[in-house]
Amino acid sequence: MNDVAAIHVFRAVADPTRRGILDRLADGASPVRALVEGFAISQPALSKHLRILREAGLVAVEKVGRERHYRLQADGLRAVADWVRHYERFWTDRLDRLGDYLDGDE
Amino acid sequence: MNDVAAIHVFRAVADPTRRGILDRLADGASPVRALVEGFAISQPALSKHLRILREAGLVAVEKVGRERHYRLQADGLRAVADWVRHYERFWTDRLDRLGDYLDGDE
DNA sequence: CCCACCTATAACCGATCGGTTATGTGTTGG
DNA sequence: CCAACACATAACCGATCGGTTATAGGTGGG
Repeated sequence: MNDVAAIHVFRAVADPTRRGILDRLADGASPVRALVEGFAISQPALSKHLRILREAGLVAVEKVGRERHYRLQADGLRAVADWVRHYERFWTDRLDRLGDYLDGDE
Repeated sequence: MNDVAAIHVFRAVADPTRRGILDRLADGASPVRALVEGFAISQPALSKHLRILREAGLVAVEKVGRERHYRLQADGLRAVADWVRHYERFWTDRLDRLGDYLDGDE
């Protein structure tokens, strides 16, 4: 749907804090208040990261009372998965050639 | 071996020009002179991108006469592939649920 | 030998990044 | 009703990014 988001996905996951946020959300949705505990940054800084992740289509928000519950939208990472898959042959090929001499793979 | 490089890999692939360079090198090694043709940037700009890709361990250089031949070192992308694989279950699970309880492990 | 070629680096520039503090906006409990 | 809470946004700051032009350094051909 939002194809423009895919353009921003690579930039979104380039930051280690944002990857940490995604990792945290992989365990389940969370309000901002709980999220900010896990990172040594201020709440506004976290909110800016969340905005970037939102605009990249990697997270979704749901208003619950006065909280905003963020949850992972991992299918936005398909753009990354599809991209990197093109290069997978470069190390699986090498593994195959190695397999000519050694019978086991990794 | 170079584990520090993995830290920089995500940032290296965040730039569309650098992903273009990797894509170009997937077709085979190339001197800088030939590479610069494919991009609407100056030669020094390209050299700076190549330095970043080098430091991320994604390309390797070989001196051939007065040229420097760059080739892809795609196994550096394993860090990205491994990272994104953790999230793959989020969309494969959803696909599985359409069928039955086919349980995929890691 | 030396000049032209190939590439890297230096120096600089505007834009963007990731952080801060201050403030605005909406919501809920007492 | 209103004060405190939860979060987003604004305004600002130094650092880094991605680009440029200028130049240095190494190599090979005439």
